[in-house]
Amino acid sequence: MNALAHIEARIATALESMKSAGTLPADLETSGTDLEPTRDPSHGDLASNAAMVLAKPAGLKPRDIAERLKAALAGEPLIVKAEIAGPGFLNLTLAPQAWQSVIGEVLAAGSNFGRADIGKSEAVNVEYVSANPTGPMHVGHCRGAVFGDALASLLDFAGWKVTREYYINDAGAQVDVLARSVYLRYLQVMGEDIEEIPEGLYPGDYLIPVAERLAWEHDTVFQSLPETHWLPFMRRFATDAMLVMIKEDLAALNVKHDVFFSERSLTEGGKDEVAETIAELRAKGLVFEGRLERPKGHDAEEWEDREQTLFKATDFGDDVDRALMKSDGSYTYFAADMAYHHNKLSRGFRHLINVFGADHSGYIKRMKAAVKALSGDNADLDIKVCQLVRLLRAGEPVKMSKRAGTFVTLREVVDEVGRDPVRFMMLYRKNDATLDFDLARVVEQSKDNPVFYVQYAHARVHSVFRQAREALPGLDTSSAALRAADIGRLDDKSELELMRRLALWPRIVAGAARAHEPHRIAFYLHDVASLFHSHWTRGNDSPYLRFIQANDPDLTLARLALAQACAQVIASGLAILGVEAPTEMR
RNA sequence: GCGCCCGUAGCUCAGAUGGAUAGAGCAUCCGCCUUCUAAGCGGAUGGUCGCAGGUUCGAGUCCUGCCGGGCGCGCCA
Repeated sequence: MNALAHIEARIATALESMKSAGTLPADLETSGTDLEPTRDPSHGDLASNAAMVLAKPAGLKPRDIAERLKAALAGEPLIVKAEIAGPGFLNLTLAPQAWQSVIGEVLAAGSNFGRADIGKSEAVNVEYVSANPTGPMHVGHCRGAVFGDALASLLDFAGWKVTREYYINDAGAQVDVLARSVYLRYLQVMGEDIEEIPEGLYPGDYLIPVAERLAWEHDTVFQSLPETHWLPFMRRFATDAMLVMIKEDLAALNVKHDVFFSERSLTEGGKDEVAETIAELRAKGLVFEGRLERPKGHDAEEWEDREQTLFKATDFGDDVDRALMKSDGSYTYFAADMAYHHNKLSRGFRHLINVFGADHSGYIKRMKAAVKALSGDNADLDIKVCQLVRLLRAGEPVKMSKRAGTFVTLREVVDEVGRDPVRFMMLYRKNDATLDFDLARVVEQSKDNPVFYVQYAHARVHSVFRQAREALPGLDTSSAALRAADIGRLDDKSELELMRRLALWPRIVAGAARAHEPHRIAFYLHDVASLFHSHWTRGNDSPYLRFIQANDPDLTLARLALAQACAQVIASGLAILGVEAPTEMR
C-alpha cells in the first residue's frame, strides 16, 4: 500500500479512536483534514493540519489536539519522528522503507501505477477541436486539440469511461460559402477564366485539389447547371473533403476522436432534433417570443428591433436570453448546439466537458444554461477555454498575414518541429494562460527545452540498462529480478527524494483529473526528470552513487530498480500527454 | 456600458480543496568533464504576489471595491 495512503488511513483511525475515547467530541466532522507532503525538508516528510482544522469545532487548542494525535500514532512503525510545529502542524518523518516500498509498487503495477478510480467508470464526454470544416487546421487549433486529447487520456487513467467527440459544423451559411468556393475552383479546373476570387469566398489553394477530384469524378456535369441544382451536392462533397483533410491533420498530431458528430445530421433523414429540442423547452416554458434590448456599444443604426424566438437563458445564470431563430427563419448556431447537447444527454452522458478557443469565452454561460435547462440540472458541463498561442521563432513573433488563406497551418508547424514538442509545449502551460510557442527553442537539444529534458531523463534510464548489461554481463535485469532487488540499500538522500516524488504520482493524477488540468502532469514530469538528472550527476563527484557498481551486483540491481521505476512513471505521464518516451536520443 | 479571463523575480510561468520562510526555467554572475552520455549538475543574485479593505488560528489562493491588460457582447460559426 502506498505510504501516503497508509499514513492517511492511520490518522483517520487515530482520530476515530480519539472520538470514541472521548478525547474529541463524538460527533466531530473530521473529513476536512489533510495530510500533505511538506515543501520544506526540515518539516519532515508529511504534515497533518488536523489539529488546526479541528480546534474550533472541537473547542480545544490546536496544540492539545496535536499532542493527543501524536500519542495516538505512537505505535506506527513507519513513523520515525513526529513533531508539533508552527500553529499546530503535526510533522511526520517516515522510515526509509516507507518510500522504498514505492519502487515495488511501481514495478508490480507497471503502466497501471497511478491509475485512479475517481471516475468510478462513469461516462464522460469530452468535446474538442470541432474546427469548422472549411479548410485545413491552422496553428490556433492545435492547443485545444492537444489539450482535449490529453485531458481525455488523463480522465481515462483516472477511471472515467471517456468518449472523445468532435462536433462538425457542417451546416449554416459558411458551408454554402465553401460549396461555392469549390464550385468556382471547379470551373477553373474546367478551363474557365475565373479571374480573382470574389470577396466572401474562400481563396485558399487547398480547394484546388478538391475541385480537381470533383472534375475527375463527375466531369462536366455541373458546369452549366444553376446553383440550386449543384449546391446540395457540393455542400456534402466539399465538407467531406475538408473533413478528410482535418482528420489527416489530427493524425499528424496523434489526436484521436471516437465520434465525429455532424451538425447537419440533426436535421436530416426526415427528423429535426433542433425543432424537437425547442419544442421540449417550450413545453417547459423556457422558450418564448420576445424582444432583446440593443446591447450598449452596439451601433444603433444597424440594430433592428424585432420579435424573435428566445431561450430563457437568464433563468439559468446567463446575462440575456438567447435567440434561436434567425430573421430568415433558419436556426441559429446556438439552437443547433442546444440540440446537439440534448443529443449528448439522450445518449446517457451526465458529465460533459467542452474545450473552447479563447474567442468562444462569451459562449460559456449560455451553453451552461442550456445544459442546465435540458438536463433538469441533472448533468454537469465543464468548459475549458484554451487561450491564444503566440508563435515565435527565436524570440521573434512569426508574422501571420491577416489575408485569408495564408495562415500558418497546423501541418506546417508539426512538419517543422515534430509532434512531440508541439504536444508537450501546448500542455506546459495552464489552459487559461496565453502561451508562447517558439519554433526554434522546442527543437533545441538542451535543458532549456522541457520536452527534450523530460524525454532525455527517460532515455538515460535505458542508457543505464544498456551500460549495466555490458559492465555486468551475468546480471539478471528482468522485471522479476528487479522486483526481488534489495531496495533497502537505497538510502541516499537524493535516492529517497526521488522515491518520495514517485510516490506522489497517484496524487498528482487524481488532482489533475479532478481539476481537468493536464498541465500538472507535464510539470510533475519535469520535476521527476530534474531530480533524476540531479541524482545522476552526483555520481560525477561521488562514484559510489553511480547506478552501476561493478563489484556489487546486488546494489546495482537495487539502483536499476529505482531507475526503472523512474522510467515507468515518466513513460506513464508522457503517455497521458501523448508524447513519445524514447529509449535513446538521436 | 455589461460579462468572462489574466495581473506572482528583469523575462516566461508554476503554485488542487486556504497552510509554515512564495517556487521553477530563462537571463546575469561563480563553479563542476580522467564520467554509467557535461545533451548534464551545483551555487549566487533577484519579490510590496497590481492597489486597498474584509473573512480567520492562518490569504498569492476566498469576499468586496478600485487600477491595468486581453477577449466577447441578437439575426457568425
